[in-house]
Parts: sequence; C-alpha cells; structure tokens
Amino acid sequence: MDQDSHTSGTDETEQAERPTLKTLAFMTGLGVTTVSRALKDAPEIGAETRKRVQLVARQIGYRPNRAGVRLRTGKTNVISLVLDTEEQIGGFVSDMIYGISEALAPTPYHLIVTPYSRNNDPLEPVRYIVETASADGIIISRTEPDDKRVRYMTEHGFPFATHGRTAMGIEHPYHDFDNTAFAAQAVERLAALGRRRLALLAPPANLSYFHHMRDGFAEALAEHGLTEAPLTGVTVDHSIEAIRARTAEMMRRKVRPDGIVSGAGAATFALVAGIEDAGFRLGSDIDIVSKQASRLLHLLRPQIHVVNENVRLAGSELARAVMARIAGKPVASLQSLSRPDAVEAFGQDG
Amino acid sequence: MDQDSHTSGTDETEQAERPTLKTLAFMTGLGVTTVSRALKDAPEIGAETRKRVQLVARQIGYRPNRAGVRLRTGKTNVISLVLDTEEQIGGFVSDMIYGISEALAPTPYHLIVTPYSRNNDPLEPVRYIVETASADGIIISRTEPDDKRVRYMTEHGFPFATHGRTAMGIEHPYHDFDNTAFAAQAVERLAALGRRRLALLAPPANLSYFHHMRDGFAEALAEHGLTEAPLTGVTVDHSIEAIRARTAEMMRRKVRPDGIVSGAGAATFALVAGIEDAGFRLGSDIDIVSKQASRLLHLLRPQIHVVNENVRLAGSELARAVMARIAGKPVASLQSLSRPDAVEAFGQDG
DNA sequence: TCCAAAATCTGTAACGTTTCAGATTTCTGG
DNA sequence: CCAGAAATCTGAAACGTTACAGATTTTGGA
Repeated sequence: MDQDSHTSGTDETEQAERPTLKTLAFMTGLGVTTVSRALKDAPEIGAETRKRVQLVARQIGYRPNRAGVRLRTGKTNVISLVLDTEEQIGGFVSDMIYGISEALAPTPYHLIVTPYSRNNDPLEPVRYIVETASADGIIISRTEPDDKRVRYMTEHGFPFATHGRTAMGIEHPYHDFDNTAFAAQAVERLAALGRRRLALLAPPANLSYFHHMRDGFAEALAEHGLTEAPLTGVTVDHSIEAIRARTAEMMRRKVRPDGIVSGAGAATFALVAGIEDAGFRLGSDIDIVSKQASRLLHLLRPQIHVVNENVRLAGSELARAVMARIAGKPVASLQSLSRPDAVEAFGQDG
Repeated sequence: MDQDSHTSGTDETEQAERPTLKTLAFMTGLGVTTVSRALKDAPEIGAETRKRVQLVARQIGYRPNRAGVRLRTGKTNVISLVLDTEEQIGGFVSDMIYGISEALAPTPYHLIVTPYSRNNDPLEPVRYIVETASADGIIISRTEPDDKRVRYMTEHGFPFATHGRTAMGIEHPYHDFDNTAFAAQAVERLAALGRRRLALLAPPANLSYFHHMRDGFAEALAEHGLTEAPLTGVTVDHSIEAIRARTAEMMRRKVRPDGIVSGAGAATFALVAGIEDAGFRLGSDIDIVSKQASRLLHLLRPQIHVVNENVRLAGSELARAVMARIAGKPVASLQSLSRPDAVEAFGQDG
C-alpha cells in the first residue's frame, strides 16, 4: 500500500507543501495512476472512486503541476500572441489582449506575449515558438496576402489563428474586420454628403487589409461616379508628423479631395491636423469617415464620421479559434468576418 | 525544403527530433551530467571539454527544455504582468508591455499576462501565481498605499515590482512617475498663466498616486495663493461620458475653475468636451495642463499644456527590477522615480 | 616510483505527470 | 462452483533537467 512511508516527506509540520498526485494517492489510499485517471474522468474508474478523488482534490486545492504535464505530454497550455513592438500610437493591442484574456479565463490556457521588432524577420518569433514547442497555439496579426508565417505554421502542422486573412490558397483560422465593406460604406456616406473627390489613407501595402480596403474604396468610387485624389507616400502606420505634413501638402494643391476615408483612428488625428494646417475646415470644406478602435474621434471633432472596430471581440474570437484548432476542430468553422456597423455621425458643430 | 510529407508521427528520416542533453552527450561521447555542467560554465569542467560541448550545442541549435528545467528546479523563467481588464480608453497597457518585452528580450524570461476583473479581488491572480509557482516574479500596477498584494508577496518572499509606490513600511522594488512634481508643475504653469481657481481631475482615491498628485496639487496651490474648485464624484478612471457631464455641470456653476490639472490623457478628452459643452473656450476662459501617455492631446486642442509620461520606460524599469530581485539584488537599488519633463505647450490657436 | 590530492568526469535519483502493460477483483453464464 | 470476461485498479517507465555522491584520471610532491 503505502510505499513512500520512509522517503523524502519530512513535512510533518503544518507547512503545506503543494499537493501532488502522490499526496492525493496517499490521502485516498489509491494508486497515483488511479488518481490521475479519476481526475480526468477516465472510463475505467469506478463512479464512487471518481467522486471521492475529485472531492478530496477540491478540498485540498489540488492543481496539476504544469511543468509535469508539459514534460510528459508536450502540452504547454499556452497561447502565444506574437506582436511587433514598434511604437503604435493609439494602438489597439491592449484591447486585443483583453479580448484574448477574456476567452482564455475559463480555460487552463495562459497568454504569453512574444514580441518582435518590425525591422527583424517576423518569422523569427514564430519559428522559435514552433521549434521549442513553447506554446500550443499562436495568434498573429499584420497578416500579409502571401504570409511566410502562415505557410511555415501550416507546413509544420502548428495550430494558429490570424488577425486578417491571407490569399495563398491555404485555409486557416482567422478573424477579420470587413475592411472592404467599411471602405464602401465610407465612400457611400461621403457621396451622400455630396463629396466628389476622395482620398484614402490606407494601411501599408504589404498587409492584407490594404487590399481589402482599397478594393472596397475603388469599387464604391466607381459605383458612385466619384474620383480619387491620391494620398501617396503615407499609410496609417506612419508617424503623426509624417501624415500631418503629407496631408497639408495634399490639401494645398489645386486639385484636392473634398472627402477622406481613414483606416485608423490615430491617423485621423494627424489627418485633421494636416487639413487645418492648410486652412480648411472639417464639415464644410471636407469630410472624413474614419475607422476607430477607441472612441475618441468624436471628441476631437464632432464632424468626423466614424465606424467602430471592436478589437476586443477580435481578440476573443481569435483565442477561441486557436483553442478550437488545437482541439482538432475543422478549419472551416473557425473563420469569421466582422461586419462593420453603420457609419456614425455626431453633429455638424461643436 | 522537405516537409514531412507523410502523416503526422513516424518520422523515420532526417526530420530532426529536438536535441536534448542526451543527444549532446551521445554526440560528444560525454555523460549527460558533464554536458549539463559544461553548458553552464561549471568550474569542474575542463576548458577544452567546455568549449567542445558548447560548440556542438550551438551547431545543432540545442535549447534547454523549459519544462524539464522547471520541473527539476522550480524556476519558470516567466515574469507575470498582472493587470485589470476593465475597459481603459487610451490605456497605456500596450506601452507597458512593449517596455517589459524590451527588457526581457535578451534574457531567457518570457512575459505572461495574467488578467483580473476590477470587480473581483485583485489579490486573487497574485495568489494563484504564488501558490502554483507559475512565475518567478510579478509586476503589478494600480498600487494602493496599503496594498494587500504587496503584503502577501512580501510575506511569501515572492519577487515582485510595483508600478507605483506604497506606504505601509514595506520596502519593495517599484517604479513610479513623480505625480507630486507633475501636479506642482501643472499648478505653477497655470499660476503663471494668471489662473486663480483650479480643479484637479485626480485618480481614484484608493490608488497611491491619487495621494501623490493631490499633495502636489494642494501644496502648489497654497504656495501660489490659489484656490481650489473641487471636481468631485469623478476620477480619471470614469467613463468619458461621466467626466464630460460632470465637467459641464461644474463649468455651468457660478463659481467655476479657470484652470484644470488632469491626471490622464483620455480623461482630458472628456474634460475638453465638457468645457465646450458649457460654452467655454480653452485658452481664453480656462487652461488645462494634462499628463498624457500617448502624444495626441496637442492635436485635440493645441492650447492644452501637456506633460508626457513614458510608460514604455516604466515597463522596462519594472522588468529589470523584478529580474534583479529574483537574482537576489537588494531592494534599495531597485526603486526608481521618474521625474516629469517640463510642461509643453503648442500654441494659443489652431 | 608511489600516494594523496586535485581535477575531471559519471551514473543514479529525483521533480510530477501520463502511458503501458499488467494485476486484482467482481460479475456472468453455464 | 468455475472459467472467462468485464470492471477496477496498479507499479514501473519515461519525458529533460539538475543535484548528489562517487568514480576515474591526472598531477605533483617526496
């Protein structure tokens, strides 16, 4: 029965060592194997034994040792969020993390944040995680149409989900905001306001959602018979100063836009500044429809038309998707697209 | 590249299993103990052997199995950032995470994010980590003068660092922004602008930095012979709407402030809205000096006077502090206070 | 040349978990 | 009442690492 009578356990006092399966086995008089199985509802354990073990486990607050499980099974119970750590003003990263945490909370999964610098190889952190098996699943963002990371993880059969879609003939879990619909709605609103010549402040051209947004923009432009005022050389990822300067420059030209679609909230701050630098007024000379993750734009200028992107939701969707993928669910059911709400407006005057 | 074409398991060919100490021992012809020691520069290993082992290890890309180390030694190589996940608009959490990541990057430490809801017990996640030994160190924020978590971790001898100081006679590592100095500088600026009656939009009263900020505010007020216009019932943590409404209310009273000190950037958005709701103008009727983590306020209204708080820096300081604490460095050297830069102004008119 | 001390190296035993291959007990039908 | 099947239970081994207690070799002093 009790083999370990003489061994190491010099814990005769009250100082409770953390209970292990052995502790539980001793307390219940069962073997450690039985205890292990009873706790995970294995079929070959008697109903009463199972209940008894689980009761005791709950009583003494048993929690499986993660290192033990991980060493034995290779399962880490970790989801890794891989993100680039360049300064992103008004970044939505916190919302994403909150969303992921929310989904992970009722599970045994922990969230680990793996950073990389945007000028390094984005594949590097992913490769590290896969090679060292330091997580069960990965969430990535800044997805590209032909994404090395997606290819790598797919080839290695490693579970993951992407924030944003790809276009490389690989089916994989993702969550995305429908930026095509957003851009189309934005153009439509501007058209309804009587605007004729529109500019688009787009994401960087290497990212998938650049194409989505641009497609929606271009198509709606055509549909409403509007023309484009190209806003080149600058993207939502550029610095406030760069966008501001470039916008002012554009506005000072003879042929300037009377409407702008902006892909990001922080960038819109810079847009507005640039417009006003050039001496124009929002709402009268020009209108802006902007996407935003945090609800501050209407406080900047109530004339801005906004579409809210729920990044927190994206986070929990992504977390759920990776976990489902880890559990072996088919990919097809793990792809979701978030349709934008209608464009909101707050008033013509402060 | 040759991907493991046939199904998941049974890779009989070149598909390299991850190397372990055993692999290394076999390759070098040494014992596994010797290899283990050679890799960590133990003194009883011959110089040549050491070099040889390290060379081979580097060649085949050996990386210690974290689960193995953790199970054997109890060392997790994990730092846990504990944070509350309530919606915090314009939250600085991303910056903090970037800062921590930066400091952790050249070390074997990983960052794990442990969330809790503000309405639950903040001690709960801390206790979980300590009890399950799931990290080597903890970073907490929203520090209170008499902080349960600090007491708990100290009593359990668990390494940690706090964002913000405490006042309970316990010495512990911290990093803090000097909010007393900030408030004093802010008041001074407002006094210099000829303002006489000032309001303070403060942090929640339970947090340490509420007291720091309020002390600096009150003292400077006295020093410059100014009076306070109390802005009660609302803190920087309240919703935009709440702050906005409360501010408008205050401004509509007969006795209203002609200057406001604001403890947070997002809250200042609401302040400005409230002021303008009531029909007053920034720069002429009233001035604001605000702290901000992200540099957007001057785009909201160039009249706002700002002091920047570098949260990214705070993050790396905190990370360095916990790691040093884990390494056994004395607490005294791990306390740092960040002095605010001078108040910045951007102009009197848009 | 020899012996002890120093310098190197090594096997075994854990850490806590799950899996494998039985062992034991209970049940069933004849 | 028994053989065999079913139902329960079990110890040993293994995952990769480090600590302990030796084992072996080399060195150096006499």
